[in-house]
Amino acid sequence: MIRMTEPSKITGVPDHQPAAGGIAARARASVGPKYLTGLNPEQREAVETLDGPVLVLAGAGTGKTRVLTTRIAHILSQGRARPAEILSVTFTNKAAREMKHRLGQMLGHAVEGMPWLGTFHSIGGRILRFHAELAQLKSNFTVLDVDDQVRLLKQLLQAESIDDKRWPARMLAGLIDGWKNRGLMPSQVPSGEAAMFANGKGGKLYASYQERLKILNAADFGDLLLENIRIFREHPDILRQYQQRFKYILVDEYQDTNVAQYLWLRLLSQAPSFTSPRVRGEVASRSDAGEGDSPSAELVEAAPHPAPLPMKDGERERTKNICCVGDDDQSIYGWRGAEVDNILRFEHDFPGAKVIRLERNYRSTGHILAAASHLIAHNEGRLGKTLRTEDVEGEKVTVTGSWDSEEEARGIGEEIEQLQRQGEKLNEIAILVRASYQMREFEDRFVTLGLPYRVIGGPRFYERAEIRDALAYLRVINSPADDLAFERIVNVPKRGLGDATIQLLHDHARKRRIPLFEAARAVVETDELKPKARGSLRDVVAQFDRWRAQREVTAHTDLAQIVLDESGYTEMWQKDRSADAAGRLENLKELVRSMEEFENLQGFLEHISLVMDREGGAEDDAVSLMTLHSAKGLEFDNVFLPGWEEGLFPSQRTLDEQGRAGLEEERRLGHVGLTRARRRAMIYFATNRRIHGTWSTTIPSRFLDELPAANVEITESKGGSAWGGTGGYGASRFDDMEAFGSTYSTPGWQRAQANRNRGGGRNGGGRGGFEEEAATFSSSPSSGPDFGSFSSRRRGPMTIEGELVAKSTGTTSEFSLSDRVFHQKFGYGHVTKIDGNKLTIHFDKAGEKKVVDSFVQRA
DNA sequence: ACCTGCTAGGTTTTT
DNA sequence: CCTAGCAGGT
Repeated sequence: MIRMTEPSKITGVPDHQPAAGGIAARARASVGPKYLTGLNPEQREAVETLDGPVLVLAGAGTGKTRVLTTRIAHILSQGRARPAEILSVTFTNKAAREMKHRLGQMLGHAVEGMPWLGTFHSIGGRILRFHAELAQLKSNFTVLDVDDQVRLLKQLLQAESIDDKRWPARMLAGLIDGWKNRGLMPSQVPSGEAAMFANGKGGKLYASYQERLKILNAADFGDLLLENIRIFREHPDILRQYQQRFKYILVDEYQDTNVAQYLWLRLLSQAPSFTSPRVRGEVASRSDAGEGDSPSAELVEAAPHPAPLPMKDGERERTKNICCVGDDDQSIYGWRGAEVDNILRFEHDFPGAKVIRLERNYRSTGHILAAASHLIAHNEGRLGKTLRTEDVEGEKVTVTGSWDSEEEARGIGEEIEQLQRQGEKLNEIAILVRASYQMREFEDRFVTLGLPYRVIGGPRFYERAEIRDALAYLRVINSPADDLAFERIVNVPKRGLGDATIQLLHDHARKRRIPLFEAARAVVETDELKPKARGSLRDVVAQFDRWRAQREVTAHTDLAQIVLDESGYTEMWQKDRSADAAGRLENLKELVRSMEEFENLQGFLEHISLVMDREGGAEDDAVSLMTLHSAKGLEFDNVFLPGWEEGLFPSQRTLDEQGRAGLEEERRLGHVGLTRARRRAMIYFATNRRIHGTWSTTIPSRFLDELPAANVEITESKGGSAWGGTGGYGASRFDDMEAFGSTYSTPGWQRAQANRNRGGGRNGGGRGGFEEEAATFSSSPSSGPDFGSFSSRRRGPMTIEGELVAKSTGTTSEFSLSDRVFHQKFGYGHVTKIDGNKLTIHFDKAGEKKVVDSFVQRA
């Protein structure tokens, strides 16, 4: 269990001054403690500026993690704070682990004493457990994941007899999550929004959901922070306690923080003498100054105002030492509540802040960096950084057009094999896609090629059904009031306890206001159930009672094994003949094994939902396949970026929903993608892509137009000179592109360029060429022209997608069955099937192919 | 309790 | 087009 009082047993707290520490020594020259050596001047400044608020704008590959960890080392070795007095927050467990690891290398065992290094949620959860009673919880509360959340909401919707077809529980879960991300308690939700769901019942449902959570002794992810905020506000003494404790605050990925996280940080980072009233003042001024629709505005309006704490005379204002590290150009989570604004307004929010830019990139070659920088320069609303490298220019970024997505996958597959032949490690190759459905084509291709690959992302370990079932058993043992867990496993494995039984239990539980488990205990004493169900349920209750008794005398790992075996859960999967049963059993073993790291069941359960993440078998050499989002923070020698087409990337939906802000976020996504590459970045676009089953002709992404010509090379899908092609599809593919009429071939580019300069009437002309560097910098420092054409597009009746669809599928094909046709690549053939503009043609030589009608002519 | 057929919807994801 | 989730039947 975690103690409230901070342990002073921390080993290796360096209260000695390092050899060359001290201001004088630092001022003298670049001599210093050895952990400072090797830092560049900006990094060093970021490490050594300990007093006051600091914002470190750390571009991609500029040594952000190093700065954070070195800064902690510096604070410790300067004797400024003890490990337990440093609050260091990250977003992901992975990042937290990485920091712990690097700190461990730097400091040795001292890291064990960094109890406040973790994710926002794990730290928030930790604080909440200390003060659980103030949130009407017990300290062993359960953290619900999305699945539990949705099931709970479903029950609420049913109780309110709301049609969960029209108003899905998932949607409500999303709304509530959004409100919590913005720091809004049920009473603070703007009435307009609260009314949005289920004809005005949204707000009420949120409130009753919160009530239910308390009864279940449960909190969802959002509560871990929101309840902290509430406790801090309502109990200034508690807040002060934490403010005093945390001498230094470090925040990673600040650009990803949402409003709740911002408020949380803001509260904690105030000097102890200024407690919540001051914070609210700051927040209020922030929204006053800003736009009325600033998310924090309502919050201030609706926030309950406890009596301000009078400031004691003589208490001097202490500078708060908060250091936020982030990169506005890598903010890609706006859609889930991240407020880029937080980082953009840092200097305003933390007056007197020192802003340090890390612009020396140690990752990518010159061409890659130039391409990425030039692309991101099209964004307005950025703090502005210019990444530079001392690395070689390297290879240019390549842009390759393919006929369709299948060919794109084939081309990339061949390219990868080529790289492999050159001795590249597959582990150093990644394919970064915009949407996960793009992955499938690559998987198919790699399976046929026998190319090892791994998919990063996807369902987490603890989200797997078998893991959640196993956890549910343990949860019921740990917390008999955990109805959600009980309901989940009461009939898993099958025990003949169907809907009727569950309904009866629910009725009982509600009537007597007791948990389901207790209701079950009571019900088996009556004859309300059929003998079979009754006996079955009695066994379940008896089993849990036995397990709970055993808990006192059995190691938690053994107990888990016993539970899984005695419940018949293991057996259930052993008897299952489906293909993944073996894997599930393996996962269960892994779960039990992972419990060893924790002291007891309680400790395990506290952490499981927060810190358990899947670890891939990174040991094998394999190509990595993932979304651009999950690639953030990773790097590879070779990066493939397929699918750079309008509609897909930038995503049409984002554009429709978020407009200009959405476009900018998409562009940042592109920037993130490019900057993942150390030595080779290879962009692809396909001319045809199947969207929802129908083939559409696509146009290259506008982001391609925004790449600097000098750093980009247009290649063919295969056999470009750089890699000494082996022939094959390359040449003919290029022919297809020519047939299309305007492609990335140089003539096409020139044509499009000419069009565009003339005022570019038709949308098709948007398929331009690369910008010339000079032109961009002089004429449009912040992408004026691009937005001009973009907005005029949006003003018009047609979206990009819409127009294209209309153009290509709107009219029925002018071809009829068995027409004789000619195709540039495949030669002569006849039409065997017509599907809108998509023809299936049996070619004399090439066999059956699917082709878009505009690519063939009557023969 | 399981299976089958239908319909709706179809970015990104951590905790 | 494809698939996940649900209602309804057996």
